[in-house]
Amino acid sequence: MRMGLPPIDLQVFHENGYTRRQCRVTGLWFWSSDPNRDTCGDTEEDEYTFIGAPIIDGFSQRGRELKDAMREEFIGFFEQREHTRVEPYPVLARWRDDIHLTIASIADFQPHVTSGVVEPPANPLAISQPCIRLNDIDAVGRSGRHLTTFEMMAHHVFNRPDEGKMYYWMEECVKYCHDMLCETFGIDPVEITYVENPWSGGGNAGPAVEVIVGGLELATLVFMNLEENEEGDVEIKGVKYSEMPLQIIDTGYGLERFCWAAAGTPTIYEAIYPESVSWLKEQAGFSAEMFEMTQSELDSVLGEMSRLFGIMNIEIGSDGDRMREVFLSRLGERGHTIDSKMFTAITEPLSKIYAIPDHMHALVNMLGDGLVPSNAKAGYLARMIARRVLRMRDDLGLDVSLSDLALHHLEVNYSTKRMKQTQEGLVTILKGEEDRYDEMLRKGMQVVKTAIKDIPKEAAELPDEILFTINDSHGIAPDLVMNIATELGWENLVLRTGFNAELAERHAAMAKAAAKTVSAKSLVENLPDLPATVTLYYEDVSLQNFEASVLACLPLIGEDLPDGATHGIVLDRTCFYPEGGGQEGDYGNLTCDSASHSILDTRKVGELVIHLSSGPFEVGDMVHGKLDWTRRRQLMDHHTSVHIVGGAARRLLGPHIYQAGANKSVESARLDITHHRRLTRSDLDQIEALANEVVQNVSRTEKLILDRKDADRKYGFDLYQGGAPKGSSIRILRIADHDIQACGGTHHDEPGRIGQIRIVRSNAVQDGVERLHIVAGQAAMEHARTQESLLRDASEIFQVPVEDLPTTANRFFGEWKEQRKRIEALEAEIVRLRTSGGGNDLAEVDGVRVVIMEVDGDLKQMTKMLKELTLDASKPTLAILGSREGGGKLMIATTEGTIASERFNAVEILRSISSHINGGGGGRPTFAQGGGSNPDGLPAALDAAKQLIGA
RNA sequence: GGGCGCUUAGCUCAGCUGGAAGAGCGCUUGGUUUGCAACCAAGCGGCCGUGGGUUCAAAUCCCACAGCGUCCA
Repeated sequence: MRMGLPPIDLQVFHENGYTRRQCRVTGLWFWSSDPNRDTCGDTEEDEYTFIGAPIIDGFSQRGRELKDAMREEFIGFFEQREHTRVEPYPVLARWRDDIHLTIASIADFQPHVTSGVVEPPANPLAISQPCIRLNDIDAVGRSGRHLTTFEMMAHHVFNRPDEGKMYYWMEECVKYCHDMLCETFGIDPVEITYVENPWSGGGNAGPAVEVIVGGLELATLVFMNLEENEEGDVEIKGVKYSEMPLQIIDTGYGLERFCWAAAGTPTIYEAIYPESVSWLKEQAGFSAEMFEMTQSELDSVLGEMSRLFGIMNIEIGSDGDRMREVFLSRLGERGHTIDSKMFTAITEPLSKIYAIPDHMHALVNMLGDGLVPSNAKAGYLARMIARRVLRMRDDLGLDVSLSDLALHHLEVNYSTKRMKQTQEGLVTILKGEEDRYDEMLRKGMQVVKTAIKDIPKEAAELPDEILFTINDSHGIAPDLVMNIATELGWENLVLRTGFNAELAERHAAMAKAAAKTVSAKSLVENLPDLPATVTLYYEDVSLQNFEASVLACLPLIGEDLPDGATHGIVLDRTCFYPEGGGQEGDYGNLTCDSASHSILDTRKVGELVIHLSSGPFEVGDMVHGKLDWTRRRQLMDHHTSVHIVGGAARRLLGPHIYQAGANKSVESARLDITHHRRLTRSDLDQIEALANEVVQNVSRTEKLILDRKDADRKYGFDLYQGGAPKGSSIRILRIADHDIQACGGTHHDEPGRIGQIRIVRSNAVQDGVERLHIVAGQAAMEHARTQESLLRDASEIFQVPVEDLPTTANRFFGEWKEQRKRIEALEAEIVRLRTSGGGNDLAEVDGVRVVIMEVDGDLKQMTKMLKELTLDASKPTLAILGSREGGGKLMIATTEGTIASERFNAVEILRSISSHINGGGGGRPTFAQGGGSNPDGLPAALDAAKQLIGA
């Protein structure tokens, strides 16, 4: 057993005069050629040395041009050394289902290349991969170096020593890095430290070297050669690892950091987004005069701040107040006396000016790849970024729209070459986002107003619950609530210190509680090791009968089974399609000499197809299988239709249309597509029309099996609409140029066999995702029949022809409303007549008019009668009404504010008499009502009332 | 995938410790005014999202569904 990893000791270090030592601050071991260096370079004591003094020579460009030049220099270096250039992948990691965004260059090759299943596109390779990471989004703009989106330049190697494929390892890797830094970029070797810092994550681990120059980490070189293994002989951080057959070099060089080191600007943002920063400063009126300084004074302060930023490790949740104090005192030591207020006045707007271009870059990256903003999943991340930008824009008081910002960004900072979305589409989507943001603010104002209306105006704090609820339910952040409340007149309100941190903690706790995963239940126990089932359904999709031998028969377990299914049958070959890719499993039956059983569903476990049978077979039985062809054919109709409809939607609505899910059953099919607004019936009609054109005009579908890396290269990642497939070869369905997708389902060879496609309706499954309900073939016919029968039934009820149904229904509804109104008016008239009469029901007790009578009507009518009787203050009245409706009702009221209400309590009277009708009730002292279940007791109840009050 | 919230007049929303459906804007009519804006008075306009349940009684409480919003994975 080895504890940890051995020291890294390379020829390249010795040749260049480097020696190994331990960092005084972090305790990490590092290599340096500077005899005086006793820190590793990335500590609280190491300032940035390149601010105002670039350590990379020869790059006078800024912004996009600087990035382009830097990227070319990097990739060119490796191209000259036998590396193949690989074009970057999208920032939306659609080939993976575990992450939404591409967070590193190695993510491009996970999981299939890194697990060894799929060959890399080239080996060794060099790439500059745009990445998005939102973990440190709060630090962006504040720290001077954090970005949400950046390019990770990298050279990757996938070695297979056991197969004799060893390209290069640590020695060569570090040498490449060192040569590039010193020769190509002209960095003084004394400035470079190589820090040994083992890496682990995601079940893998290995030695790693951090490359630090001028206080800035420029690159990390990871040598991934270990995988988690309980039997392993290497232990890192309490986890055991063993060496793995595939040994990967995973490097990461921060393109933007290289640019910054070459520019020497106060922050990274000025190096890569210079025009945007100055444009935004101008728009926001940010200038030295604001702070009563000269420009050079301000520049000097900002430069000093930047150098300090390098050692101020600004992370989420750090104590802002303490940080600020330390910061100000250090500034003071360097001759810049600034008070806390001035510091805030400078850094607050500046941090927003810096963050906006970064956020816009991330947003354009995401939307450019065809992402549609949403309230869930990856789309939510785009919305969150858009809203942060809008908020910062409002705080800065900028008079520009979100799409203005985007257009500026595209023009100045972006290379639109790689954009899949059109500029027009981008603008439309961003306008929609801004409208939605405005609406949220408008609603939020109302919500805040309602929530705090009972809080005293002089209150200093709001209850936590109010702030939590408003944030979580309405999207208004606590500090924005404070702004709104202050505007509304609650001027003493302040946000409790640390509240935002508590909010984040609360969310983290909630996420943790929700993180319990549901493990998939197995279908059978102890599945023996059998050869993969030979699948007959691809070769001939219309094959309905086959002969096979039984390899296994196992009792079925678990809950998710069809009624009557008892055994799982494994055959050597089958034409039964197992449930997968949204297509349901096949039904049918299996027969042998001694038995015949129904197959009630078909599923897949690993490489084995399991037939869910209504009874057992003997292992070794030769069986005849027969498919329920009507069902299969309908499933094929629906599955092929889904591809056709998806293609039609993409052609009509735009490149952002992506399949977010699909289901194909016998009755109908569902297709979820990403789109930024609700679809109208007219949209659906157009898609339906185009889909049916395809059905008629495309004579044959094309089915290909391609190697994964060829498929990726030839068709791109739009192939994986149905989710990321496993394995190295990929089955592809191509319907002319209309739709090309990776798909493991069964499809018609001739689209014409479908007959017709109808899009029945659509609904929103989440914001930004629309669900289309599709019927095709026979199901379309049946759907039409059902609809017609509904219409016939309805027209029979109204006794009108089907064509007249809408007008007739409209007329009936109108008349119903009119008549209801008339009834109400007539009831009111009856009330007037009943109550203005009097006679036997009238009595007088102590100067109070007493009315006791039995009436017809429900509580509503009785209420009106009581109103008539007791409203007139000049005639103090006690009214007791009873009705036999609904088990008996009683209502009692007195004229408010008169001797009637002083003398009598309606509730008490009600309580004492309601027993006669077996009931209860309640209300106010001047207005009580109740009911019971014995209408025949009503006269007795009224008599009891007369007795009680002495009438 | 999980949490929370909303759905009431044409529009924006109150009402939701169960007990007579409300406000503002808009609309109609009348008044005031040279006219407009404004103002005054009266009036019209509600399956209180749908379907169940609890209760003597539900806009109000409970459950399901639908539509919408929002926070977090």
